[in-house]
Amino acid sequence: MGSRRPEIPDIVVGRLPIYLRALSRMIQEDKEFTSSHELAERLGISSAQIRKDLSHFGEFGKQGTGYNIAYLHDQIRHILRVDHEWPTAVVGIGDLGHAVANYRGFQARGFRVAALFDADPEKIGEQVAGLPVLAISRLQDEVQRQGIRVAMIATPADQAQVVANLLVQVGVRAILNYAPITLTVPPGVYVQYIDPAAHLQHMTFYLDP
Amino acid sequence: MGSRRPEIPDIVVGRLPIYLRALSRMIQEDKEFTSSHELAERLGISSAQIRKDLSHFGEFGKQGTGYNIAYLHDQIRHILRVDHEWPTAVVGIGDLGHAVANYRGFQARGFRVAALFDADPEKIGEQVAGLPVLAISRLQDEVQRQGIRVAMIATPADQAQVVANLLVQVGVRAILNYAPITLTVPPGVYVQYIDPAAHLQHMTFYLDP
DNA sequence: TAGATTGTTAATCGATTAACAATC
DNA sequence: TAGATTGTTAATCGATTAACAATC
Repeated sequence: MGSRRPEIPDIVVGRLPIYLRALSRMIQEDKEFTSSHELAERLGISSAQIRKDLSHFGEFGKQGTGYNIAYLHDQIRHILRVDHEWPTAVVGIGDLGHAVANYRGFQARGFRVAALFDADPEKIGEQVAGLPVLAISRLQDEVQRQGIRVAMIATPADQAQVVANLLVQVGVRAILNYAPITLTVPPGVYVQYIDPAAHLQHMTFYLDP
Repeated sequence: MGSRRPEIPDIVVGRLPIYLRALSRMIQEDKEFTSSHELAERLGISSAQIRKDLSHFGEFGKQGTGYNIAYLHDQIRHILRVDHEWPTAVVGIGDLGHAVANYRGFQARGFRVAALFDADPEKIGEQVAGLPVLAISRLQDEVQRQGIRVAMIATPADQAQVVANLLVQVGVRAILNYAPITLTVPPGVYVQYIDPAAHLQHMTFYLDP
């Protein structure tokens, strides 16, 4: 992945949101300090890996006492660019798109659902999560008006690629794809996948039939 | 991960569902044969990796012609144990649980939502996706009655661990966790995570602020 | 046969871990 | 000070890739 900051392994970047999640939880628990060992135990990984990962970005701890949770939390939020809110578009407002638009988990973690689009004329104008569903023809206007650079695709699989092309064309650079298909995008555009059935299949491999 | 079939790297197992997904798509497209090169191009990985991954499980191709799509599809379905249907439980029937229960993507890939549970007395008896929401007190009965070994957790984060404990106790061995918290489970129990906000944060790292 | 593609080996590359000096 | 924990180095481990003989 990635051409910016090429010196940081992508796999390390992928763990930062997990660290952030654990730190948020510790803040909720009113804890003030933690250590790589405590984090490691909670996350089921090694303390050495946590220290090594963080060392790519700076020195955030103190020998003997560990990490100030609020401080490390702030630093990682900044590193991940989620110390300000990203307006995001959702394309495809079927059952899944509804759920994505209404999902409570985005707000506290740096994202706001800011525009909804669907190809079905029947759905245009419907209110979902407090927003009107717009026609795809409004995509360019609205994405540019709001400066949207992050989008989620919740269309059927056979429309996901054309939607992705459209999004890229109007300036979107990060796509979270809920459709069960691998997307092709130009360099400088990032794609991540949500595929619950794939995760389930990964686990059934280990179960007795 | 995993104690059964320890000789297969878990990262390889994790790619099989992706291969399966691509093969399903090719079947829909009425293609009959494919090659490691074609698959690689579609999936954005190397053809050597695909051949190496498959070689852990057997020989599925023919020199010169590649892979019979339907055959390879069947073989991987068998390897992943999704050549029969797994009844699954969903715990936590809020907005997210509703969406999970109604998700269309499970059926064709080896899973059937077979039981719904919630702790809120208000929700008990409500029909969701054609199933009644049951009280947590019914969990043991119902999971055992149906032989459920796969479950999805869609509760708030602070209840996910106790729900996981309960599920493990009644025989569940694979848990797909939608709550943004890392779960601790005994050996022989498998957990995968769905965290859309984490994926978005992974990508915003690469975007200009 | 000639061309294509597999399965596999060996080399390369990269990630994880263990260990420890530094230091709070 | 004594104990604890960091950040970092070097060693280990494992995954990916390149190359090719085998063969359809």
